[in-house]
Amino acid sequence: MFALIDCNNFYASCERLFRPELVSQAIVVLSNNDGCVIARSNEAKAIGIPMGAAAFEYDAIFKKNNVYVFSANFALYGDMSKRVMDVLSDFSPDMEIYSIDEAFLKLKGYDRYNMEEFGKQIYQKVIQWTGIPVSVGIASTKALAKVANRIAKKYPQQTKNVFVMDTDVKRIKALRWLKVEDIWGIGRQHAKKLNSINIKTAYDFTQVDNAWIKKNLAIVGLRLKLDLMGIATLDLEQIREKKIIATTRSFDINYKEFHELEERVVSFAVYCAEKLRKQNSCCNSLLVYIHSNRYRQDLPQYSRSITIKLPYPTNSSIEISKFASQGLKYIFKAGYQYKKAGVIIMDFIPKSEVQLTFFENSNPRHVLLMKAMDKLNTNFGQQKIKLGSQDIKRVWKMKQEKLSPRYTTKLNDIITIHVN
DNA sequence: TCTGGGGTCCTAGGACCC
DNA sequence: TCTGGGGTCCTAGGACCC
Repeated sequence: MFALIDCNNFYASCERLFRPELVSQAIVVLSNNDGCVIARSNEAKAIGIPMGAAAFEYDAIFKKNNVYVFSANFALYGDMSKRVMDVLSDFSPDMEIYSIDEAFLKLKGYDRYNMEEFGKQIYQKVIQWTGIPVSVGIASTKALAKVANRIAKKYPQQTKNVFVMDTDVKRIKALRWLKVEDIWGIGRQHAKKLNSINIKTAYDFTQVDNAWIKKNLAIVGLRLKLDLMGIATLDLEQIREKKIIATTRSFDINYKEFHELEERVVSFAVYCAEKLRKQNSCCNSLLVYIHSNRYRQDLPQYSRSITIKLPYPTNSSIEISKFASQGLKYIFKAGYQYKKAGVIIMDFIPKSEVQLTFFENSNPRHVLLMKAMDKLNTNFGQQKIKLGSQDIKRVWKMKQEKLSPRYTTKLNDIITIHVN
């Protein structure tokens, strides 16, 4: 059996933790730059605020309904996530952290356990130790555990936040209930295709001909079908090193000048390089892209990317940002207003396996320099030491008008309790 | 005025090899 | 008139996830 534990409205629940007066209030959390809604409490969902809603378009609705609005506080969410995962790891030696708010547990050798009870223990311990409410779905495959979890979340009263799908009768009933577009792994395009051949429910999907699925949804779709039939084809994924590392941002204003964009791109490259050094790798290529504001159809649009093969593998901020800047020079076109840019690094090899090339190699002195930079930035705050081509005077800031304190990760932000 | 960010996997098709 | 066959590797683009 597999269990899927998913935190309920995770970011909204985190914001509530140290603000108990917000329990049962409508809460939304906004994306970077306070752009759009990325999390909603149940009360906010009930008002009809959709996922991804543009914040400025919903301002009036927020006000009218007394919705509490928060800027994304990833320091808080990341730390709370770690705590939840710590608790979950007690329940099985085989765990996959699937996302910031979800984990699969593999329950091998748990035959004698009462799964219903086991699920309730998980719920109980997580809420008691972290304050975060979760839903637990237990079934014979990962895809079915996802379905079970959805039922637990949808019917918290009846299920008491735990749903165990342990018979075929329950499986079929659940699949008949689940709309095809709500299946894990079926997105908008696939749902459209399936609807076009009159497939409406997850159960219908399990009846579709294998060849059709393979042709239209590829091998991934076929695995999914089998998993939903109770034939386990998806196993826990091991933690691996990342295959790409990206830093991309939308800007609060439109940039017109090359040097403005260059500063951003260099900084993005520096962030990427930092993350790369943390996983002890070097990269062999990078991609730079720029984009005008796609929502402003009244303005001329331009977007372009370039992939650069590096002459040698490196994880030096100086070198990576130099190549990123060269790439930008190549794709930049004057006369447009740029709203977004990004740097993505890829083709990693472990630092220890870097082969020297005949003609040009990463500057060996950078290794020590980067080590010193990383150490200083770790001890004295991120971005204390920057490259000269980065923004030195002005700390580039994104819009975060409703940021909550970093209750659990910053000493000054710890709550004060008054005891009478 | 204002619309997120960071990932994974798969496939088709082109370039190349002998 | 007429032009092979069997591969591998790489990349761009599309689909999905949270």
